Amino acid sequence: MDGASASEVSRDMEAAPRDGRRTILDAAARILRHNGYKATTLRDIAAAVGIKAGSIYYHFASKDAIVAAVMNDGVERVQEGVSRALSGLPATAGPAERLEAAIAAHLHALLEYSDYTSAGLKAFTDAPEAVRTAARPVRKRYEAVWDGIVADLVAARLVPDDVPAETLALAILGMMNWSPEWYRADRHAIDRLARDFAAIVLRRPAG
Amino acid sequence: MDGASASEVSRDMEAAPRDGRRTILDAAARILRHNGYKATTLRDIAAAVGIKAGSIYYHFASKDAIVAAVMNDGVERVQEGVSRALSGLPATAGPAERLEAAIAAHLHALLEYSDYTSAGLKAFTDAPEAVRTAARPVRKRYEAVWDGIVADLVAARLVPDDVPAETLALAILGMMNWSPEWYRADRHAIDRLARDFAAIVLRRPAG
DNA sequence: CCTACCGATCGGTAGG
DNA sequence: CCTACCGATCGGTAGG
Repeated sequence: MDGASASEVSRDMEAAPRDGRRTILDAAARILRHNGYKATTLRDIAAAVGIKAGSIYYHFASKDAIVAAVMNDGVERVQEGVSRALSGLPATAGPAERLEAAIAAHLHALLEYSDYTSAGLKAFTDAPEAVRTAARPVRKRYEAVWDGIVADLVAARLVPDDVPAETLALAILGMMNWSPEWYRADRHAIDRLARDFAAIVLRRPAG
Repeated sequence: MDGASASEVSRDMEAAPRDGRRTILDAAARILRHNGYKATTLRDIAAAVGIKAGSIYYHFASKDAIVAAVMNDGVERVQEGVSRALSGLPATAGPAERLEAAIAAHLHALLEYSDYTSAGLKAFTDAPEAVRTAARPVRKRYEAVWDGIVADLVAARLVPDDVPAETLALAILGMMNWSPEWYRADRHAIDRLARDFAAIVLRRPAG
């Protein structure tokens, strides 16, 4: 009732008064991306942030809570990137252009922008079932974006009509999500890869 | 000089005089496939085989030696499966049929036959650099098989000619190697998937 | 192939 | 957010 305490004030005046949670998640994403679920320790994360391991629990309830948060943020970042790319397209853009733009956005998020995105991919398989379960709804929502893109392609007859739409979507996601295994920034241009992946899938309309 | 010892004889007469190394590798492959590198412990492997953890070192020098052996066996099994499928094709088979047969063989090895193959994929990313380095030559040799398949497709103009052969090969490997993430034996038919993946990549000749 | 064990490390907690 | 610590577990080794 007598105003802010000294510690609250000094916290406000720190050079980088960033959210402690976000700082921890940033470090966790970076380490998870490179080491995977099991090899990422709370001590690694704490050291990267400049605090002690036990202090992590001041911000998060468990390691798995951190991993789940990173994974969900990761998927949401790709999804935002893809949505932004799609809505930035001119109204005249057809399904083929939308496909290429979506692939480019996904690859940029996965290979460049976001530790969160690649951490999510890498840690997902190792993570305990509880973490995977927590992450599944967000993933499903993102996959629905691709189902929509592919459905438009099918309707416009821009893809082989004897391949089920579901298989098509999974094939596209496979090409993209496998790319961290071989992508080298000094040897590949992401926009070129996006164009190539789109070209592999697309057919010119038979009209 | 005085003949086989009792223990040698009794070993010969055991019900399953299998190579101890192979038994351990089989168990390791199965556990690695499900748990990945870090979460697979020597104690798990030993328990699955019915021996004690320390006894593993009677057969292998280290955990990493086991993992490296599983990974290399895995790649070699896919490669053998693909080679067998290709050489089983009639001489009249063209590059398109060879592609579909190779995809089918790869998917069968990855999704059905071999714990080794999927263990190799799953453990490769987590494994320490030393293990990855040891596994790389075998992988390169297998990728060369795909480079050959794709080169034949390019020469026969059965694939989009504005996509580099290297990208095409990586896209195909991506579709296939991502499939363990979504494949469900009760919902997908492997040969159908192989046909669909081939159809995505193939163009009818413009002749 | 076993017993017995080491040193290191981990996620997490108590009590400030 | 820290110190100090726990119980569990891990890869690996000594010496049979």
